[in-house]
Amino acid sequence: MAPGSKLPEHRLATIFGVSRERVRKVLHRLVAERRLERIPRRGTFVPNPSPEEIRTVYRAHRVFETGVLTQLVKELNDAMMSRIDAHLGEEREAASGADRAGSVRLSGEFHVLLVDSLKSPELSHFLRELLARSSLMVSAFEPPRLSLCSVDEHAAIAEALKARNVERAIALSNEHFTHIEDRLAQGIVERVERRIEDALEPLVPVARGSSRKGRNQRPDPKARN
Amino acid sequence: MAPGSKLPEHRLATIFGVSRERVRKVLHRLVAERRLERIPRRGTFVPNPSPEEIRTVYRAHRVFETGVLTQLVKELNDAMMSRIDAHLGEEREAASGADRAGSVRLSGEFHVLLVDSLKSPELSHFLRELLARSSLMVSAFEPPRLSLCSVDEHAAIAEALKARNVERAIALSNEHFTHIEDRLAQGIVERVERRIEDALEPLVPVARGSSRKGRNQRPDPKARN
DNA sequence: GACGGGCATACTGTGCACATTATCGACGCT
DNA sequence: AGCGTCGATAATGTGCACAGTATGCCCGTC
Repeated sequence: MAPGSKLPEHRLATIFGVSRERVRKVLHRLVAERRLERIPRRGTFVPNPSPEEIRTVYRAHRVFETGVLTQLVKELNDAMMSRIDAHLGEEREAASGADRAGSVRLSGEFHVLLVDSLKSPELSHFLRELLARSSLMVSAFEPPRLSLCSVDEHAAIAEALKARNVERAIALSNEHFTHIEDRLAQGIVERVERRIEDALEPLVPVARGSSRKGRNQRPDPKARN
Repeated sequence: MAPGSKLPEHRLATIFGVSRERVRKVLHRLVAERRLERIPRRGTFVPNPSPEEIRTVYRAHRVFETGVLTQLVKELNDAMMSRIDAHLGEEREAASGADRAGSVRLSGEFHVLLVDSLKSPELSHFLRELLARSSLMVSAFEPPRLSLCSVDEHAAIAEALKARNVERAIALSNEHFTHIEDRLAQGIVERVERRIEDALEPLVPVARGSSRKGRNQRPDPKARN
């Protein structure tokens, strides 16, 4: 689903074979979780993350995991450590098997595993919402090249944790999220470049495109769903 | 509103003079924010926080603010510091004026001020949800005595921040939330004692009370708003 | 007297229909 | 020919009514 595309309630209802009210409720929930955007009297749209939003989301990731790691080194035990090691094994396996979807999923679940071990449903819930947003950004803007290469970074964080080195764990975690953020930023500029290229392809001036009202419009009306 | 009391949609609709659907939507939003609890086919209830939930909520506060403070010392500037000082002034004024409601509000907004200065809507939103839950717990279980006495603790955290002493700021913050948590725990035992007292008042054995299914029932059917 | 089953009641869940409003194409004017 | 305005259309917002279900009371039975 392309960012910016509209999600008409009635169309979704007919597609999924459920009533419009049901669709409506789900849409409202997703909006409450910040996974969709809603403009009154206009409809719901899949968000088109701005570079600024990407910055704030990954900033949230960094700040949040800083707190998690600080607390985690205080109460890390062998059981948690072995769970983390097992997870890293799964991640490596998925990465070596070129299982991109599973790799992305496991990559997020690494951080879920960390926060879950703190046994606070509130913290876990927040990370899951944050992860849902950042995952959407990744799927929208991540360059198609396979190299996620975050398993090693996860392993490094785990090593620092095992060594009870808080500062290093935090530093590695912050770098880790910054890496992802930078890749997304790069993906955005590449996408913009492709867009400009496509726009110049038919040698039509950008007049029609620039005459639009400007903000948050759907870039391609026929790309919905 | 007493914890555990039921909130019938139709009754709220007639009370507020709006349609039931409107009430329904608000109730669903509050449930999504974890400010109300909802049992399918049963209704929505104001949550009756268990000691365990209080523990996890304040644990979340501690972990979260640990991350916030760690990041904050890196980018604290004079403007933020003066805002914090101004806020502490307001807190002191409200505390000295015996403005309990304003004092509680300002006490929460201190932490909001800290996280807001990080300029991440995601972090700010999470803290507000967390604060809504903990505030509910405070209003439900805080002993009636006036001494909130958290202004000094806030000031101490601010001092540690100003001195760029991360460890001390984190330690003070953790102690601060632990203090509140402990007061709530104490409030709960006092409430339980009062309940037992009330139950013993009419010299009726606790048979009926103990025969209930156990968890999360409304303690007083006629106390619903 | 206590326990279990049946019935009345109230509440929630859901689909439906109407009102409201934004969008977009066309027409007429300048 | 460009621009503003108007009308048709489609989608959203909302109230309403019916269906399904849990609850509490009451009665019968052991």
